[in-house]
Amino acid sequence: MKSYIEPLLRNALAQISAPDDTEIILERPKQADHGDLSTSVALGLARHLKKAPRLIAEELVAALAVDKSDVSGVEIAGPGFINFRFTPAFFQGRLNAVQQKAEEYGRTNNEDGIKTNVEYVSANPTGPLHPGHGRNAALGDTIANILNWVGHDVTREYYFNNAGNQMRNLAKSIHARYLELLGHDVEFPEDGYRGEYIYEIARDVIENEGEKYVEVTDENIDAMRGFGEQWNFALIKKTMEALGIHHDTFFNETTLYEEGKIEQTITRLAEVGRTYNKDGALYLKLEDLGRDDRVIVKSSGEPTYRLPDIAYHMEKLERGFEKIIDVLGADHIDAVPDVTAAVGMLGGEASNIVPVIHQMVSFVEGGEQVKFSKRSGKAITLDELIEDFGADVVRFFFIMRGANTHLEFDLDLAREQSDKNPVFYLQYAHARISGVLRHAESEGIALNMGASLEPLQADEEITLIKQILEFPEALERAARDLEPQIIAEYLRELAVAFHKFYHEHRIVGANTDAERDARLRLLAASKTTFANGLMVLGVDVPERM
RNA sequence: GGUCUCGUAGUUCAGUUGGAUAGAACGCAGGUUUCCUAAACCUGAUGUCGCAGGUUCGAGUCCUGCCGAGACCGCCA
Repeated sequence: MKSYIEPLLRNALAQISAPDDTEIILERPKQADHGDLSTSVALGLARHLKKAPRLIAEELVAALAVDKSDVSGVEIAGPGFINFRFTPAFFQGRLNAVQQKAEEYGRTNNEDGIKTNVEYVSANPTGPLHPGHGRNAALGDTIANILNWVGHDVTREYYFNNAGNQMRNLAKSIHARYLELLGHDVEFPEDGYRGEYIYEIARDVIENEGEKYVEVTDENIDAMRGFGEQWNFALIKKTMEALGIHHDTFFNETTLYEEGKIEQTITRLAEVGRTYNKDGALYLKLEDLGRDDRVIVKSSGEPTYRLPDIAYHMEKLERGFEKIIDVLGADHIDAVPDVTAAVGMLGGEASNIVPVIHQMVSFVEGGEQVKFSKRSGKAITLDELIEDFGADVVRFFFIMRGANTHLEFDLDLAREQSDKNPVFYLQYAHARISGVLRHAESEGIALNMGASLEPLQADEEITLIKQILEFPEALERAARDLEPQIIAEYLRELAVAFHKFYHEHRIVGANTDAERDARLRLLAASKTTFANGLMVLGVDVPERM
């Protein structure tokens, strides 16, 4: 609809000598009796043209070259809105195009070929993924899907560090449990990982390697680090697999050291005069940007996490990515400006780095908040969440709210009322359609793609078609805002439109064959749209429920 | 003390780069099926859009201040 009206409007604007860069905002009015599409351009131009908005609207409408067979009405309303109404024939024609595209329907190529890197999950292999990682995983993967659908060439990346303090801690913890299981008297590290899984890793080591690591030496502890990394990564990948998540690249922070990128970053930052030494540590100068200077190399000689972060982002730019998306929890919010600032200092295009910050998830059970902590030991893992609710529910719950709001995940609600779950509502619509199509087939009625769509005239039918036609726009909006929730909301509206149509109209038992065949085609187009939308969200597309 | 995010119905949340009479789900009260999937549909009640100013033809949306909730602010990541 928008793509149809916009050029016409642009043309009309030129005729009444409005500025070329006039912004055209077209939107679907909230009120149905305001038409199918509405624009407020006349209101916006009022000041510039020094004319009453209604007068401008009248001139615009007069200059508008609309085809009567497509547009049934153009009205000026209120303070100067222009409302458009389309004919059923227009919608029917558009529906034809949907069906030709089939499983490609919704894909656009406005941003074709943009090389984009989406980094998400990126948990260090210190333990199983916890539920909080779930939001990051679901958001990142869905954003990657959305960008792919609008034409980006997407690489899904997982960044990890298997050499830092956290991993040293893990190694010590495993070693302590290892000794404990072998009957030695040991003191558990104070800030060690107390989860049950540490015992499992230690048991594995005993089973496979025996007692050869009992001595407390750096080598033995280091060996534990390796076992832990392997064990944890196997588990993490299994969890992501369960959510349907696959990364293209696992990027180990260590390679930045091995390839000299860390040294290079230090050197180059020094060259542009952005570092200084103080108390034996190397600082990054940020004060002129209104931020505190930060240590990037400790007096011990070890870099802080900010340095590899900077090097890593430079490295991504060097790999040729035009857009770099980091999906991060709100706890990382403070580091982002430092990293982008440093990238800018090094001549990188900082504006190509787009952080998607999501707020934390709180879990509620029995009306009480449940706190998850890897160290407390009493932690529910993401795996358990998936087992309890299924991957579809977990994925959907994590993306059905805006990324930037605090998400409350009610465990009781998700568990007890799973049949009222919003994701089932969408899946049910698809399953219902599949059921009807199966029924039609069993009655010997084939879907006739050549059938005329003209019988589709009822309100419920037109509303459903309109909703189907908005899918590409929903994807574009979701891509622009990097907000999966827009797709979830879109599909919910599509489901409402479908269920209302279904409730009001018989398909197989329609009054005439022409009506029946047209509705079957509408059904097929609905099915395509649901299937494609659910695929974008990464949830199952069930043929029956 | 500083930075960031959020505050919309009883609850959880939408609200499309500022637009017309602020929506949905859950919950609550009632109704719809001899008929293609009732995991559905329909009807009803519910609002100081945190508070106060400002910007303008117009503000839930933008700006400022205040209040409240959360995250961060380390030579941890």
